[in-house]
Amino acid sequence: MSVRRHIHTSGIPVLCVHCEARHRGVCGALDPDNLVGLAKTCSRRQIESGVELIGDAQAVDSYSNLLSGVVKLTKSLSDGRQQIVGLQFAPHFLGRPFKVESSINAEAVTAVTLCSFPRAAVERMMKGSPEFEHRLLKQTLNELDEAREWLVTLGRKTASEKVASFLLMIARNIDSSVDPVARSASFDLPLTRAEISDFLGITNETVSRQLTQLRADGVIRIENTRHVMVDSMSRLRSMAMPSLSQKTDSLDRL
Amino acid sequence: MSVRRHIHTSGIPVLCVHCEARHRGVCGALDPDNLVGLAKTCSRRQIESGVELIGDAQAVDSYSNLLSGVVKLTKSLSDGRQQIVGLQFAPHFLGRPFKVESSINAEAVTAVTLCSFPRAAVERMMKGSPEFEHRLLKQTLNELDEAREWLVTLGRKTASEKVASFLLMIARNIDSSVDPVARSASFDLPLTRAEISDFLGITNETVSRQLTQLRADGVIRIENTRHVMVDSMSRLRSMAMPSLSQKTDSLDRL
DNA sequence: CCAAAGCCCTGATTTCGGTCAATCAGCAAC
DNA sequence: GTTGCTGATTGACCGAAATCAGGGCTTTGG
Repeated sequence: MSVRRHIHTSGIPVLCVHCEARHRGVCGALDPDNLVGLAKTCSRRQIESGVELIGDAQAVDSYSNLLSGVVKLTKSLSDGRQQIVGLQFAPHFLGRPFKVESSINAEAVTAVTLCSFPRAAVERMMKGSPEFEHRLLKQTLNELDEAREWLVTLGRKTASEKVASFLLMIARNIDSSVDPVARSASFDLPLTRAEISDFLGITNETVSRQLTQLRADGVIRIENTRHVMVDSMSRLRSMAMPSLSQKTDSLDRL
Repeated sequence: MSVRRHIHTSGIPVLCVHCEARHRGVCGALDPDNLVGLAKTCSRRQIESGVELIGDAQAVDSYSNLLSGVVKLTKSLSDGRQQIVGLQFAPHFLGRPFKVESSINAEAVTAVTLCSFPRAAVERMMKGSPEFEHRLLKQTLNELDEAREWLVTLGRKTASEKVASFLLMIARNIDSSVDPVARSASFDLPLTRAEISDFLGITNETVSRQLTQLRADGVIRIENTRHVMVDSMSRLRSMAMPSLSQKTDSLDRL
């Protein structure tokens, strides 16, 4: 149908022409033919904050590109304790290849736009296009690096260092001024205090206290509990206690 | 030379014939031709406990298959705090593709056998053999799953749960009786108390206390500080507080 | 309007695990 | 033998963060 016929830009489906996933995501690996094939099976969806993406019927059997918004991945213990094991920002490829059942839950923490594909279509694409799998490998290696960075944070940092590290990570990912060595930054927190605490392995009370402390120290200002303005990125960085190695790391992430 | 000529087993280099990496590791992805090509460039090395693998000159520019022994990956903060972010058992492919500088250190924690390749040879192999990259993707996804499992442990478990979880993980990986639902197990700890504490984000004193507690409870016995006999795997499992999801997970790991 | 529910902040108290310190066993060097 | 070193264990004490509790603000819905 229309997806296939509207070919003006050297054979790229209209849906994909301005899509971030084609520029910075996995779809960049695909040539126009593959893109057309995949685009035929895709469906764009708007999802509101708080909706489960994996584990409910709709998405368990599909892969998606995250086109906008933020998704959290969580794991839970049987007694209710919860840990956020990943935060994903656009454009990110969602879904766990080669595994039927995942012990991980995914939930939209902001309004989210997805471009979803049937499981089978993506797996065919992976078989057919080495470059596609190559991108996936790169993304997975980056996720692994990030997870290991958080292992250090969870295992060896104090509460205040954890909160500072968290703010830096958010700033890196959703501040409008993308400069990694900026002097100041400003962004909306995608997570509630309780979610931040589940990310950092502390309680929401402790998160609250540490944010208050940072405000008292003049490092940040907060408006409407969600909007954070970092007045001194350098002080925030020093509070996050970055290792020397971490410093080099943050520069070539992304 | 000899590697190329000694072809008796349908073209497989002698070095590789009985190699675990060909059976359960990434080399299984290679056909005889590729295997011969790679084997020409490889060098087997014995490395003793305590030796740095990455960061010193010898290995920074190479990839390796871990054929025997255990390797720890660590990250450090500038003030000396350290966190183990990965433990790798044979047969595992070591090395971080697509990145010149890694902020991670690797060190042999037991005697180790490596089969090392020049960086360029492996990267050529990755380009040429999609199946090779596929295996690498699978391994990386498994590592990511494990890292996320440890995020839960570090962020949300108590000291005793951490130690119990650690023992279970070690048992899974190096117990002779590979049965995942065994009633008992027995193995040598590859890590010192201090290293275990760096793995779990606690102090070595706490590790020691938790181990004595487990001994007092009759869950384990310890000989020579390194050899652990788990008398009741079920009690150990319940002390690790596995989530329901974790249980399904441990079964299809590997 | 008021009520109820979330989310956030703050204070008081408790506790788990960290810190500091002593002791001991094993082992290598002299 | 002694000395010294490293790793493990145990105890006494302390402190950072958890727990418990109260109260404020906003939103939703009667």
